[in-house]
Amino acid sequence: MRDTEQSIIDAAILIFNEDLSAPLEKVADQAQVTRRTLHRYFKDRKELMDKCQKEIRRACEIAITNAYYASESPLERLEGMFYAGLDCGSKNTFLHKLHTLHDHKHQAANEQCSEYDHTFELWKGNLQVLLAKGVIHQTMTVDWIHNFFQSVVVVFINSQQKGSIDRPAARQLAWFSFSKGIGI
Amino acid sequence: MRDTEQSIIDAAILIFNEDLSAPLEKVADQAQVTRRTLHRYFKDRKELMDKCQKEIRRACEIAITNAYYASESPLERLEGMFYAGLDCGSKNTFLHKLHTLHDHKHQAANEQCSEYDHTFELWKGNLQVLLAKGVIHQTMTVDWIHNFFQSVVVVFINSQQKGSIDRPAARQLAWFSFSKGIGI
DNA sequence: GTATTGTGTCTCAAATGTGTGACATATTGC
DNA sequence: GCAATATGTCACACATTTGAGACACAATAC
Repeated sequence: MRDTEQSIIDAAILIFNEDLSAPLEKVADQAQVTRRTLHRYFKDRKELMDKCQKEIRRACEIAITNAYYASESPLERLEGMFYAGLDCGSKNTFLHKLHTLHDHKHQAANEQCSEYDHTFELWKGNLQVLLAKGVIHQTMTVDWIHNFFQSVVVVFINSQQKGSIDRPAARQLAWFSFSKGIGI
Repeated sequence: MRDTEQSIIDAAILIFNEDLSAPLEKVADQAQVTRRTLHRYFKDRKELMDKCQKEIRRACEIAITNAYYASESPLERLEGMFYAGLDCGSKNTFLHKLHTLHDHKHQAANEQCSEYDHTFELWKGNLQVLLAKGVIHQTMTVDWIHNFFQSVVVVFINSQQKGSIDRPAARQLAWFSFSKGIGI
């Protein structure tokens, strides 16, 4: 009986990712609970949002960290972390989206922002290593690559939602597009 | 005095692209206009939305068509049309987003959908030619490439919003990531 | 079984968003 | 300057969303 909270968070991530101001009823529907129940777990919209961000960061950070330590070669690391990011799916892209809104002022002072930065520290660090080594095309910047990565995740998610390509094939395609797209 | 309507549409595209259910007040603010004025030009939210879609399709279709007829070589066409898409910016990605929402059922019967399909007919047709010729990597599908294209546009827009890379450089980067990413 | 806990239903008040009328003010074309 | 037009301000009714209380019912633990 007790993963209601989690299922609401998952639903919220799915819904908010597409429609930031969607009514909470939509989230409740997606989670197959009443709005009343949703409010029992989350005081208000803001609290739900915050819990979503926490959950996202938790999941992404674990996935990325595991992938990082699974290998010592920067290039293998890149691939592993890339797949980890894919597997985080909309969690990944939603977090990124929140921090790229046109009126969002990204600042290290803000706790949410600094935690966001921390989540992708290993990933960006590894990118820098590869850039320095010349493995990645020299015109690339870490920011560009990071945005590009997030975008490829979106493409992957879309392909899975439509169901036109099966998961392993889509993963391969995604890695192809990403790795070639940054000049590897 | 008379591009208020246009500026409201532009603002709406920007805002709705990030937040589909954003209150109209946000749109008005972005357009530097009162909500009252917004309502003088647009009966209600739906009418504004429809006008946005019309404007988007108009702009994208002109850009894509011009680019198509600017060359006879499929590969040159691809590059020209790619840049045209970049220049349409968020117009492009917003339209695409509306037709990839998880609860959106894409159907040719729907007028909006068929107009959407029409907008990218030349673009997708040209992709097919390149696929058939073997210029594009054979594991790619037209759908994947199209989604991938839209994603790269998002990356481009983000880079411009942050202002970290100047426009020509970003265009070049975008083309690099896109063309290599589909195996050219 | 009974007690406990989680959820649904119904209800309601407050807050927020929407659309419009009336009128004042600003801007434009002549 | 004057007339016409566009926009802003204020006020309002109405709709939707939000958050919570009261209580019933179902599931679970013991």
